[in-house]
Amino acid sequence: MSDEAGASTRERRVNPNFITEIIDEDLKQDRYAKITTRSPPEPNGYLHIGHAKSICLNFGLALDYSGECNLRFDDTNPETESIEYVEAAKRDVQWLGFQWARERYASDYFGRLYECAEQLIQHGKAYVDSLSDAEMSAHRGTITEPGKPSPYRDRSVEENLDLFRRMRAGEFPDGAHVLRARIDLASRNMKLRDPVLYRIVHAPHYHTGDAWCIYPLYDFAHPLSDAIEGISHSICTLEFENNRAIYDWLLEHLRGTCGLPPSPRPYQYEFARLNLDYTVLSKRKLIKLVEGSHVRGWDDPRMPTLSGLRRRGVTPEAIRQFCFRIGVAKSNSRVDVSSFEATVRDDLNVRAPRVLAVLRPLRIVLTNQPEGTIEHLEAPYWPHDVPREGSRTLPFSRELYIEHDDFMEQPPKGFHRLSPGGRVRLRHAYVIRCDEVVKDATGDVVELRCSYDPTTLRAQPSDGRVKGTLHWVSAAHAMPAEVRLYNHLFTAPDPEATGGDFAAHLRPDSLVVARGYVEPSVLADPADTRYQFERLGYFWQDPEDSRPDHLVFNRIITLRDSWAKAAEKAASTSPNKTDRSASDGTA
RNA sequence: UGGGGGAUCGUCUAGUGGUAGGACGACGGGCUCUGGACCCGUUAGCGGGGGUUCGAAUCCUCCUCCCCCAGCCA
Repeated sequence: MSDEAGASTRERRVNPNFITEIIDEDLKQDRYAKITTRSPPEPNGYLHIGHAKSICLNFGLALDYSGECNLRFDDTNPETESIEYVEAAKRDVQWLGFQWARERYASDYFGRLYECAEQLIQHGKAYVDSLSDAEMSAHRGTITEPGKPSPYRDRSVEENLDLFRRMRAGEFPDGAHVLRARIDLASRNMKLRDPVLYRIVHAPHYHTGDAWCIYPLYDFAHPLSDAIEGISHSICTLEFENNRAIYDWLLEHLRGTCGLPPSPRPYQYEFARLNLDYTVLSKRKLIKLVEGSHVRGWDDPRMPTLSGLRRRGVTPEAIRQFCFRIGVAKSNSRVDVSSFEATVRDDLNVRAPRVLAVLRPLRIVLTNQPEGTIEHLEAPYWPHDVPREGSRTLPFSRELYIEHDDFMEQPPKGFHRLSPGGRVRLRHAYVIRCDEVVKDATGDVVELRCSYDPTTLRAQPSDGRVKGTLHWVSAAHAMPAEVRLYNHLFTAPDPEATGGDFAAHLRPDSLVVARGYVEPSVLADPADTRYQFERLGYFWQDPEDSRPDHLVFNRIITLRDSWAKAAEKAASTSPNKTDRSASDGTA
């Protein structure tokens, strides 16, 4: 296998895409000695699965090309940012499995950035404007009309310098003046109509304290920080495409000055951010979910945040694999949630031992099992197709619980489970027959009286095969557990599309709490073990709330359920067949 | 209306003048002490019209549709 200067063709972290093509070419042309990227974004919210796409890209590229990725926070807005978000982001990046070369903050460079600003003023490339917010907006023009120059646009270098220094010294209130680049008020690119570089904000910064009362804007800080750090490929999302013109303008005017290397200079590239079905991925909306108490916090397992997914039980490997699968391109896209779920299942299938748990218990009594007898049945943790070893024993006794849904008095065609007079296999145990249905005063089924066939352990009954296999637990031995069943947070695939309040699409039953039972063997396992509860899905103990004397399990993801799907389809198609033909006729 | 981007199976994504491929989904079948997993098969796409070429998703041209831009947010 030839391997040239580019990434190894084996075990890439990042699927080849338009950015890797650029890197391949840059390396081939010797434009950079090594590639250097940076991540993540502004510390004004928790990182989510969309950020994971960017993190996997930036860190993955560094790994694939033997380069480096810096952890850099563009912390230029002290009013919305906080150390809490910084710490959460660091935790999340590490959890995802990445190591940064350097930890950096735009605020590390405030001194240098200020120097750059003065440099621009000296060269007549920036000026202090004293228009109000509204006036400046009015002067900016529209997409079809050019902007008008501010009356302050032609202040002398001396006056600009004086004003700017006094801005820094704290002589003016918020909003009194700003520093703007002098570029082109008639530019077809609105971003180039003399963008604001610095504003006055009398607010302490979590990192620099009270040292500054003027703060650079992202457009100013971002390219210069990249240059200072020697970033080669500065990757961001599509909405910054127009901002690239400022990025280039600043670097072309400042490279080689104020300690910025003359070359090589960084370049910005933009890719499409991730959109995922049945959730929202914007910090503003995620904050609304938290502040509106629609969820229990940033780490609520229904949240698409990395802390939420972590608490839910999704592994970092699954998230990385998902980011690898979806790829990187420039067209706006929306990924099927089924794609994410399939990745999570693939990951868990080979790492989760199988155990038995019952979510909605229905008591069954084995009438031919003497009271007080307990059998210990050997049960492997892994199915035949997962090549791993290990087993535990299951206590088997006269009184058991099975899943309420696994019994029907009048079963539909194709129902392989239990019904009156019917037989079924108990997983890792015996075949039983339902002899009698016990109901309460309201007619609800409360107990089944069954008999078991002692000849059927690891064997089919002599008089024919039994099709269904049910999960079960021993009533006297099972551990009670609170089981939290999560569903999509929203009922609409794109909650933001319909306009109006996205919260109107919140799914009322996105969390359902069940009181069930888990086989006792789980108490001997590490608390962070991820299980498959057979026939139900993948689960693990909630890392915050679960205790040995009060087990709390989170459902990470259901199993695929082709029976439920078929049943749902049968229910929705057959009854309105007549309605449908009738309406066809009248239409 | 100006500028900047983008359009390939239902969804995401390869393809860079030479048989449109993969993943997810859907559908059908096999296997199974999980209606899981796995295996096999099927379905299904180049936004539209012209042109260049032996040959076009790819090059040219006209058009259509979608996204972004008028924060002292990022």
